[in-house]
Formats: sequence, structure tokens, C-alpha cells
Amino acid sequence: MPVAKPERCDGRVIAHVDLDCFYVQVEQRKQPNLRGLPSAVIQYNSYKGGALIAVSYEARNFGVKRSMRGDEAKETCPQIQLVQVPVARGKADLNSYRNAGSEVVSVLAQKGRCERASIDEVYLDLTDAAETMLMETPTENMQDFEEEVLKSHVLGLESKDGSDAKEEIRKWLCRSDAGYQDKLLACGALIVADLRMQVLNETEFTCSAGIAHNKMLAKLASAMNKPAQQTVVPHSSVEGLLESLPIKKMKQLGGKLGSSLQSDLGVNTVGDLLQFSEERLQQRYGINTGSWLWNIARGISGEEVEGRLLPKSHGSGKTFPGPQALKTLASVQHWLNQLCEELNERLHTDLDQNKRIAHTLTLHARAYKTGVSDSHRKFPSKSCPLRYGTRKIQEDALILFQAGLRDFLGFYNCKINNGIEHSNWGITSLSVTASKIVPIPSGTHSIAKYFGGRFQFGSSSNQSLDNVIVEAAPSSPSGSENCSGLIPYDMQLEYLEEDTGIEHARACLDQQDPFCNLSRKVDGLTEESSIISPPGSEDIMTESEPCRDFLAKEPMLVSNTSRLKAVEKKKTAGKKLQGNCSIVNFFNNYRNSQSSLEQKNVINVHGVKISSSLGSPSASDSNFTCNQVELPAENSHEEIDTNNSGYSRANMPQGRQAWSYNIDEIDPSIIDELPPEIQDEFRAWLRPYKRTNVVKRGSSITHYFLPDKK
DNA sequence: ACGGCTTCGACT
DNA sequence: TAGTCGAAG
Repeated sequence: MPVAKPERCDGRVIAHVDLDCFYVQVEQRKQPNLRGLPSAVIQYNSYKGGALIAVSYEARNFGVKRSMRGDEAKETCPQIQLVQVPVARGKADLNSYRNAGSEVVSVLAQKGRCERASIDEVYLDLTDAAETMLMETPTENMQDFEEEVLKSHVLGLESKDGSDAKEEIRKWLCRSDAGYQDKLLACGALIVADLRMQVLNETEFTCSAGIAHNKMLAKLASAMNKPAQQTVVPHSSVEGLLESLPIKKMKQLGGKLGSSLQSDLGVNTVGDLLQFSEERLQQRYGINTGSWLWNIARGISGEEVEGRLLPKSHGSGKTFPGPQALKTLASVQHWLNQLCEELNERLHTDLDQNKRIAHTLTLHARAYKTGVSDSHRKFPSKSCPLRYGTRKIQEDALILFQAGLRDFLGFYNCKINNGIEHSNWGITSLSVTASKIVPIPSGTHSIAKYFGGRFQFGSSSNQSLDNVIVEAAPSSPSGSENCSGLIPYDMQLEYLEEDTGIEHARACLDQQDPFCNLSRKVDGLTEESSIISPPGSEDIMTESEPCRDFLAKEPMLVSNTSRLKAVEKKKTAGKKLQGNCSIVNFFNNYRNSQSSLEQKNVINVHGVKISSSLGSPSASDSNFTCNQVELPAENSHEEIDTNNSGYSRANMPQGRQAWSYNIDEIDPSIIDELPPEIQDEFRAWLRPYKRTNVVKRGSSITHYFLPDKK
């Protein structure tokens, strides 16, 4: 007998899966002798034994908590095993955890739409799979349940004295009088139990899960029975669950908003929210938040599970608390370099593995100014188009930092006194972030074929982008082969012409070596430095008067102005290209990221020159850039304001002429050639009128739901 | 004067 | 758009 399928969106089956004390598990997998022991992962051993960032459940039983220091943990639980988080470049290196998280995702993503919510959490939309299962096998006919699913917890299911818990679960799972939605949830529980076992088998990690009809409830449920267990929220138990749930336990209400609800409205549990009308909540918290609150009080959440398996940004940061605060430009540069190196490595991995390119570089910092009451003023974040290559990222990050510092110190305080004892500022945290990451439509095998099929994507690729993109030496035997074979000859000419101006600028830039004055600082010499405009900014000529004095002296400034001139030229050249058919633009883009993959390189992964033909490293610095052809994408950071008429729709990534092709003219079939994990992402990207996600929680969602608001 | 570090989303 | 802010884990 077919079961009617309600049109309601609360007929969904959503799971939230949460890896148990994930970092600990990753370390335990590396060192199996740690299994079963009270243990914790710490970082930085220096100060009070390091900071705990993950604690095993055994250790929790001894009262060890996250947010303890290592010393404290030892006192609380003397036998605790403390494992240090890997360190690279003087900072915590979370890559092994990220990779382990990816392993899990690839298992979990099989049965339905999967959203990677954090390094150790995912949401799954299992609605389709559950419906299919229910259609094929009505739950009341089910008999052989896996042990794992019988260990589920079902909210609201009373365990009577002396009754066999597993038997109760079994009965619940195949209750014939259950509503359709609960039957779907039962199927969800089966699927999730299966997935969790698969995760364990394939990755050795245990996880906990919540199964409910929306994300909010699934998330709540997954935390209720840990570790290595799962919890189902039947529809009938939602009201009771929320009624007594402390308001601060709800996602999004753990911070100020939750506090405000408590102090201003006297709301202590989610149930307490029920007495307020939607209008009242809107009036107090705004239209969106008000509606959202009204809904969650009723267990309503319309958030979709986004099909996203990959992070939207990569960041690398470090704090320098208290006495460690950075007081010199040289030390800032040192750490920026480390952070940028890591960032570059991760960008490169992303490119290799996922064929994605990031378009924006952002620098964040925290700073104080001594002797100023205003000293907690925030250091402004700055961003610019991202150019690939370690040294470029480092260079741009430093420029962004200086731009931020200029703003931070105030307009009139242009000159920085960088003497070690006299600096009046300190930096307490630094981070660099790469965002606006979009897939390369590399599916372009279709397009590649059109040009003769000499494209190879990805290549074998331990090659780093640095090697490949700019740092190739023209004097090396293969240097002259830069683009031939990759680009039709007439197109090459166009590119070369277009690049000439830039190239000249870069030659100037590199000959003067903007870093030489800074590298001197690293040796401990005192120096002074001017503050300059961020990359991509064109207001350099309108720099404040005091700054202008430095124009002549500062290599950085010179190189920047040179670049700007080059930009002007490039802009006009770019226009010529713009008018062409989209395939040319497309190609432009493709070439930016790919063509040089075939070049031989003279620099190894760490940026150390290993060329034998170029003499001493210092000499080669100015040498090898002289004749190089720098690819458009590498320079296009100056193009932040160039036209993007090629975009046919709103919401497309902007700021790069290289990316402006007509999406209408892309053969949709190329999507199939993308790595499966980014296909969805790319499809969404192509979707013409995809609404920006302005009102995620709020009135726009509200109409989607049914309940009467009276 | 610290829990570090990372990511995401909303708002303006 | 760029930049700020809040939140979570």
C-alpha cells in the first residue's frame, strides 16, 4: 500500500553527523597505543603546558575540560596523555585534521546531499534515500536490523523498567501505526547507522549523529548522546524537547542574542519564546531575526542542506598574545611570510585536488597602540585580488598590512617609527585568508579538444604553482616554450602584447627588490618605512603629503606606481579582448591557471632557487624576471576595477577580466568532467538567477511553512 | 593579558 | 564591494 507523500517540508530527513573529539581520534589513529586512554590534543607547550583543543571522552570522565591548560589537565588527571598538534612554520598545522575530515566526508556524501559544516561536522539530506527505502520496504516489514541501529536513542521513547532497550527501539522502528514522517525518520536512522559503521570501517573514526526533520533539530540531537551514538527526534517529541531546552543551547543563541533574550525578555528556555508574537519578536530583534526566533520556538527551520563538500575559504593565522606582540615591521613580515607560505600550500592543494582558484586575499590583524585610550581600536581588514605564488601573496599581504597599519595609526601618523624600543604599536594577531574560491571550468576538455587536445589538467603535480607560474626562467632551456603548443599562435601574440607593460613594471619591481630593505630589517637593523596603498588600489597618487616624501626613496612605492601605469595599458589591451567571443575569454582564463604547468621550473617548493644556469640567487632575482612572460591572471590583481561586462548575470565573481566569459556559452556538459565533489557547486554557480542568500532565517522562509500564526 | 585557530553568514 | 561583526566549534 503506497504511502502518501506529504508536500510539507517537515517531511524531510536530515542528519547531523559529528566526529567525536575529532583531533584526539586523528592522533589516536596515528598512535594506536593512545586508544582508550585519557588523552588530549594541545598546542604550544610553552605557556602553562599548552592549550587543550580536544579532549578524549576518557579524559572528560576525569573532569578534564577543553579550555584547560596542559598543566591543569595534568593536575586533574595525572595519567593523561597529551599530544601536541603538529607545528609547521612556527604555527599550528591543522592539515592532518582537515584531510581526515575529508576522508569522512567522502564516505558520508554517498547517500544524499552533504554539507561540510566544519572540520568535523556534516549535515546530510537523506530525504530521497529514506523515501526510496520506505517505498521498497515498509518499515513494518523490516526484520533484520543491524546492531548499530538498535543502539539508537529515540527521544520521547520511554524505557520501561527492566525492558530491553534494543527491543524497544526495534519496536519503534517498525511501528505500523507511525506517521509517515516518523517512518521516514526510522529509515533515516537505518541509513545513518549504516553510514556511521562505514565511516568506522573506512577511517577508524567514530561519530555521533542526530536524525530529525530539519537541521536545527538534527544538530541538537547529535549532541545528546555521545560518543559513537545516534539520536532520533520523532515529530511528537519536538515540543517537549524544546520546551525545557535552555535558550543558550540553541545554535546561534549561544552568544549575545541568547543573552539578550534572557535579560531583556526573560526567556530562559526555547519554550519560553512561544508566548511572544512574531510581531513582538520582530519589533525587538528585527524582521529577520524575529521571524527566525518565532519559527525555531516551534521547531521550524527551513534551512537547506547545501551541497558543499569543500571549504569556501582558506585562512592561516596566529596570535601573539601579551608580551609576544609584534613590535616591528620586520617581525610582522616574518610571520606574514610564514602564514602566506601555508596559505599558498593550501591553495595549491585545492587547485590540484579540486581544480579551484581563489580570487581574494584578505589580511586581518589585531593591534594596540600604546598610551592611547583608543587603543582597542580595531585594525581594519584589507583585501585585494589574489595573485598565485608564494612571493606574490607574501608581497601583497605585507602591502595590505601596511595599508591597514596606516589606517590604524591614523591619517597623520604616516611615518612609522620602527625602532624596536620606540614603536608605539603592537600586533597581537595576524591572519591571511583566501576567499571567493571558484572552480576552474576545466571540464574544458571539450574546449581543449577544440584546440587540438594538448591540455592536460592537474598534471602529476608535486609542482607548486610558484614554480610554474611566474618563476619560470626564460633563459632556461624550456623557458621559451612557455606557451607554445598551448595557445594558438595568434592568440599568443595578443597576450604577449598585452603583457608587455606589466612585464616592464615587474622587471623594475624585481630589480629594485622591494624586499631588500625589509630583509635588512630582519637582520635587526633599524629602519623606517613608508606606508603605501594596498595592491589594486589606484589612489597612490593622492597619497597624503607626508607620505609623498617617501615616493622617491621607497622601492615599494616606485614599483607600485610602475605597476599602476602598466595597469592603464593593460586595461585598454583587455578591452580589445573583451569584445571577442567568449571562448577566447574562457581560454584566457584557462591559460592563466594552466598553461605554465608544462614549464620547467627553477625554484623548488620552498622558493629556493635550484637553477644551475642562473648563478647566485641574488643575481637571478633580477635576472629571471626580465624577459619572462607573466600571465594575465598573475597580473590581473590590478584589474579590480576593470570592466566585467562579460558577466551575463548578477552575482558572478567579479574583479577579474580573466574570468569574464559568458556563462550562457559554456557547454553544460563540461560539468560532468569536473571532479564529482564540486559539480554541484559549479551547477549552482551557473544557475542564472540564483538569489543571493540575503534572508536566510527570516520572513522569506516563513511563507514556506504552514503553521498558522495567529 | 590570551583558549588558539578557522570558517561562515548577515549586515551595511 | 569591502569591511565589520557575531557565532560556533
